[in-house]
Amino acid sequence: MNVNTKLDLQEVSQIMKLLGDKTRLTMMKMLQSQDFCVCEFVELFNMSQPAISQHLRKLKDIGLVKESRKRQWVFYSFNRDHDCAFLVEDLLKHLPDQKERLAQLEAQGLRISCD
Amino acid sequence: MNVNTKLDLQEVSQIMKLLGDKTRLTMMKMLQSQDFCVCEFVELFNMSQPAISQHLRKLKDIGLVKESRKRQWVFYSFNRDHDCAFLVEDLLKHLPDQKERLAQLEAQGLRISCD
DNA sequence: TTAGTATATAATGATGCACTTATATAAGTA
DNA sequence: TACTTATATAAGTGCATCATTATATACTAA
Repeated sequence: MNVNTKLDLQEVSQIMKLLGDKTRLTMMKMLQSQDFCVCEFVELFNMSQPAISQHLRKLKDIGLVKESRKRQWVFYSFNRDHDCAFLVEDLLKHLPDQKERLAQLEAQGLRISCD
Repeated sequence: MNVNTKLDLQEVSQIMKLLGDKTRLTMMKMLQSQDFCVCEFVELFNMSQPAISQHLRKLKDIGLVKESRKRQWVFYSFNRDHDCAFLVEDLLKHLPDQKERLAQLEAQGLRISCD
């Protein structure tokens, strides 16, 4: 056994359920490397803005992401303080990075930067 | 980045969806340390036999478990040949072992051994 | 203030999922 | 053979989930 602190099975299964959706799993993979605002996700996923907001809401409700408003945008970030953050990060490491998606955003001039 | 071979995101999300159910997640945790037959699971989870069979069917369909008939029983085992086996195993390591469940089975004299 | 942009919430509909009960199949035993 | 035990499959039901459209809220800029 190489892990000492054990997580709650119920909580882990809830997180797995959230990551069982392709859109949310992709979002988390992207958020692992940088923050994104809602409108960027709306451009990247072929889906309505409310659908995106609802996915982010679920991730936020369970604590996997944090939100912060910057000017007119709401940015979401990976919450590394979550109990299960390391578990989720390990899992995401096995997934292909989503560089093409980011490149696509930039190509369309839709990347939002807020400095 | 500490992982070289990347898994298919679609496939991983399907597996996460399956593990998003508490019963199946517990089953996988238990199967990580030893094989179980259907009737043992039926005793341990407060659930009908068809419900248990259906959960095991889903795990089998996606390839996470294998089945083998031994005399009148069907035993299920963790399939370590699956693409995502190492990912799933890593994940399960974070969960509390289910020793009490096994102890409960043995206390009731319901543990099946097939040698 | 008014208009425009970004996001969230509400209501709704279609589909999926996890159980149930009833029944079928398969193996073991008398 | 008939009976029992173990498991799988089928059909049905209630509830959850994921999308949609419509609308509300929040912020920015003119």
